Amino acid sequence: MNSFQETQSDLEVILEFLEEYYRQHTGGNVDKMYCTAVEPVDERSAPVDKGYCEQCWTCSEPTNVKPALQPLLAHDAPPALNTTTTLSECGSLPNFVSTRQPTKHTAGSGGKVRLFHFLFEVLEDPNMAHCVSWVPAAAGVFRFSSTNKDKVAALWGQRKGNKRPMTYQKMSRALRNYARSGEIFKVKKKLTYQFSRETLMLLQKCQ
DNA sequence: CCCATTGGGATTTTAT
DNA sequence: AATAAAATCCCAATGG
Repeated sequence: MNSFQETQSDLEVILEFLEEYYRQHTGGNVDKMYCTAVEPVDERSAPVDKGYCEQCWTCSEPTNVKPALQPLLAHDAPPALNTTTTLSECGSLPNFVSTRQPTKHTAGSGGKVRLFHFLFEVLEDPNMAHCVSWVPAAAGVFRFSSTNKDKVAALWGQRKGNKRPMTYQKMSRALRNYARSGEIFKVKKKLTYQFSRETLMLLQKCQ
């Protein structure tokens, strides 16, 4: 019933192995290996439903259709926390505006923010490290804190202006939805997920 | 068995 | 007003 899932499991196992290996032997930054290793994972979504989501990004350039194939991920430091710029800003960047009109704000703060934008924001915030944080030596992989995961969720619900409080369970459902469109994948490890390369690059571009 | 996590169908909200 | 996409709600399944 799960032919591709098994494939993914295998990949995950390999990934975990590599993670351990490099952690022990180098303890350094070897993320590029990961990117290569992880690449085949998007087999599940790459064949068909790729490409339509490209321009849905608020901050992506319209003409820039296929920047991929870049051997190195434009990202070498997973625990990047030196950012001072707010992600929500990218919605109103002057140069990136294309067919889309990001100038629409529902509320005074932020306005239209997607869940993974928000997550990235939180991940970049050192003060939130006790809730979610990047897992070292793995590109785009992040893990929720078992005890504080609901705080992130609550914050998300608050940001959206939800009436009822958001919970981790519900938020994680949204995260699972992202797997369908290939924005974020679940990693076979407790409370950990991974941004796809494309998503990561896009997010970093607008931070 | 209990509890925390994960999966997914159904429904609602939001944006175009 | 209609449609599609994104997010939310809820409950079942899984695993430690």
